[in-house]
Amino acid sequence: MPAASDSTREALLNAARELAQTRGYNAFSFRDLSDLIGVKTASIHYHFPTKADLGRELVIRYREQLAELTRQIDARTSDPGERLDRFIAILRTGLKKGTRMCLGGMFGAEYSTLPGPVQSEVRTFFEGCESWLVNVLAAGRESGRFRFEGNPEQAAQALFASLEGAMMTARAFHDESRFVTAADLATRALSNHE
Amino acid sequence: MPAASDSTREALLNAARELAQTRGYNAFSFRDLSDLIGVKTASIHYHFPTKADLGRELVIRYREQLAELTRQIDARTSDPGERLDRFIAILRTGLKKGTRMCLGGMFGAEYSTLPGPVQSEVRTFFEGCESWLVNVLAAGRESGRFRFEGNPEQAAQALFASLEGAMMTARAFHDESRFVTAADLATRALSNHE
DNA sequence: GTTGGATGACCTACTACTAGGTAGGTTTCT
DNA sequence: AGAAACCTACCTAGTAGTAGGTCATCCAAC
Repeated sequence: MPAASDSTREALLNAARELAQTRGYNAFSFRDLSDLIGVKTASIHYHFPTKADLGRELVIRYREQLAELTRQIDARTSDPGERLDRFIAILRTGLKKGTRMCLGGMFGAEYSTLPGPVQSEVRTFFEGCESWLVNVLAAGRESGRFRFEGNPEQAAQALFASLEGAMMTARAFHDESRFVTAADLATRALSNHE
Repeated sequence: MPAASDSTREALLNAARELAQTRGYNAFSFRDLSDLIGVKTASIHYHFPTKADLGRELVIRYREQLAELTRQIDARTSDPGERLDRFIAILRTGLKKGTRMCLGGMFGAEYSTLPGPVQSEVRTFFEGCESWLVNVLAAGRESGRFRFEGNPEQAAQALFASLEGAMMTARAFHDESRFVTAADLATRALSNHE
């Protein structure tokens, strides 16, 4: 019921997510959250016993939000090309005009310094994205929309890595168009031209 | 004369580079270096007044080493396809079997928290890699070896982002083959099939 | 009167960085 | 040649500040 508490928890998660996407896990502190939300650092430990707990929930939420969005894509269209386009549009939105990175890409870079439970959620995030892309790519190849060599698993891994890399460079150069054109070229590279 | 000092400085740079490629700039400390090299943290400041100075030199060195290697590629072969293959092989070697990331990718993710002077070196690193790739791709399209839409600059940016992303995921999954197959697919996507 | 939520005060460990000193070698001056 | 001056490379011992985390306490709502 505690609408106040629930909203505090929610506010903490939202602020932490932004900090994590801009600065990374290692470069934001409970004090940062305290300043941002206006709650003492000791109180943060009430909602999240440890920073690892917070980090873990951050990734889980991020993953589930993206899963929900892909479900909406699946419901809206069955065309593989359009599905991929919409997926890319979602990632682009997350960049916030080149001011943020994907949480997965950020935590992927910080991977070796993350607490174990956070690491495994990060891997699950990647695997989830890739498995959705596997279906899209496999269906697209079947329908003649896509063309690529190797199995769909490898193509999905390569595609997702490309998109993550493009989000990273877009943020570093503060230039969203770097992501847009890279995603565009990746999509065309998969397309069947004949 | 300063054979001892020069080797200490060298040892610090090598250790710092490994730490930076595995843990990142924000996640290694002068104490880590102290423990690794066996010199007190205060003495590290003798060689590098601030951590930013160390970080800056790290990126400059990394960039110059890669520039030297691309020069060797250019001297050895003029075939665009082979040049790209060799470039990819250099990046693969740097992964150390999936235990390290590219320094550029790591610092790219940490970008917003890096000291200004380090940031600008990181950008220069990216621009250097991309401009070398621009030449390779442009020559390859000219010769009929490569085929891609848009200008070579965009293609080079997208390709390099793909490779960086693939290095990131390869490290997270401790699986070098993720990079190898992704690089392979990226190369094939650029190839002219007819 | 118990419980959910927040607090102040505190702790330990660590961060980059600095002040001042020193052993040993080289350079310079006489 | 010998003394004075200087330099390199490192040290001990410290600075102020920050990290995540603990604990007893408080207060309002049911």
